[in-house]
Amino acid sequence: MELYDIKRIDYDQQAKVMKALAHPSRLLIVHALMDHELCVCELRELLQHQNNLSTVSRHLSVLKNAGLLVEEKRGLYVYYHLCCNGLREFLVSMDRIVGEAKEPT
Amino acid sequence: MELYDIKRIDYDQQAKVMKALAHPSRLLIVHALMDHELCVCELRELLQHQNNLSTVSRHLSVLKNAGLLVEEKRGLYVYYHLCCNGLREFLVSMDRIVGEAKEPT
DNA sequence: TCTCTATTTGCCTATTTTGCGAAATAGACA
DNA sequence: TGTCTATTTCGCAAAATAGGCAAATAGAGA
Repeated sequence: MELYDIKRIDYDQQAKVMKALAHPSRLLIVHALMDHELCVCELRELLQHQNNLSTVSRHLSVLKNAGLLVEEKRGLYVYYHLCCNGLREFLVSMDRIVGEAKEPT
Repeated sequence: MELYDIKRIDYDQQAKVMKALAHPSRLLIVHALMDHELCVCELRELLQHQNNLSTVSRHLSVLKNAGLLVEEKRGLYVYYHLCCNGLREFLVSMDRIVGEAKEPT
């Protein structure tokens, strides 16, 4: 197994992306977008208790600024979808390890 | 492609793990630990500019509390290593998507 | 043009996170 | 036992983040 070159990685950039994902509502949003694009008001409905519109909008802009989402305005609505293919695979991998991560002793 | 069941996931738990990873120093730490365990003072040396010992120790406890690291005291030193196998694969997947995530327009 | 709807932004407050120095702890070894 | 070393915790101040209301914006459609 080759050594992992920790020097080559831009940890500030990576932290920005992780930070964008480090919130329950934003995690729900990206998971919902794994299947198909959704507009802001549809996403709002999914966020049952945290569904203040300005808050939802702000979460979306955090994800967009991290480069994870792309927006597209059509008619009255703004639709969001995941930015890239690798992201879907990444989310699946995240779901797996969060299950494995054990509580500390 | 089957639908992704967004209801089954514990987003609070997942956010906790993502939050633990959402810091440049902590990302460097977990990447360094992909190869082999390291003790606190070795990790400190890797964190060139953010190498205050109490800060490093705090970062380690954040990662440990998220269930990502395991500590083991041997002799004078405390050694840390990654908690689970899936984590390594997850980190590789993360490295890939962070590269792909595009800057917003 | 005006109006109506969907979405974003500004502003404020409350909470959390960060980083550091100093003090505390834990345990190895004489 | 006492001392020395590695590491963690405490307490604080600065910075970042979150959530909500109200106001602003953008653009569709009459």
